[in-house]
Amino acid sequence: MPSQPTFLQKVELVVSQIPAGKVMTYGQIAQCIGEGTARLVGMALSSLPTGSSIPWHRVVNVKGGISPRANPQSSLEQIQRLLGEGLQFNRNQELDLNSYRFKP
DNA sequence: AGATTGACTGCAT
DNA sequence: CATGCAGCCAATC
Repeated sequence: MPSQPTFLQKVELVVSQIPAGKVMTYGQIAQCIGEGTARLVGMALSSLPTGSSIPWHRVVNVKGGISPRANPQSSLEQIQRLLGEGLQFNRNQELDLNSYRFKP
C-alpha cells in the first residue's frame, strides 16, 4: 500500500499533463496542485533524475523564459527540446505565453 | 531534530 | 526600465 504522494509526485503528475507545444509556469503548476508555491515546483523539478519521463522542459518561469539554474547545460537542453516541439523563442530568449501557455 | 537552500513571483524603491 | 527584498515550504545536509 503506497504512502501519500509527495509534493514532487504531484508536480510530476501535473507536468505530465502538459501537451506538446504548450508550457506552464511554476506558479501555475503550484496553483493547479492547490498546494505549495512556485519555488517548491522548481525545487521538485531540480530533484528529478536525468532521463525522467516527465516533460519538465515544458515548465518555464512567468516571463516565458528559462530561469537561471545551477547547471546551465540543462537550460540549453530545455530550449533545444522546446524548439524541437515547434515553439519559437523571441530575441529575448523568451516564449510568448499568450500563445503557448497551457490553460486547463 | 533543526538549519540551510532554492529550476519563483509580486510589489516596493 | 532595473534592482532589491520578502514570503512561500519541501528537500537536503
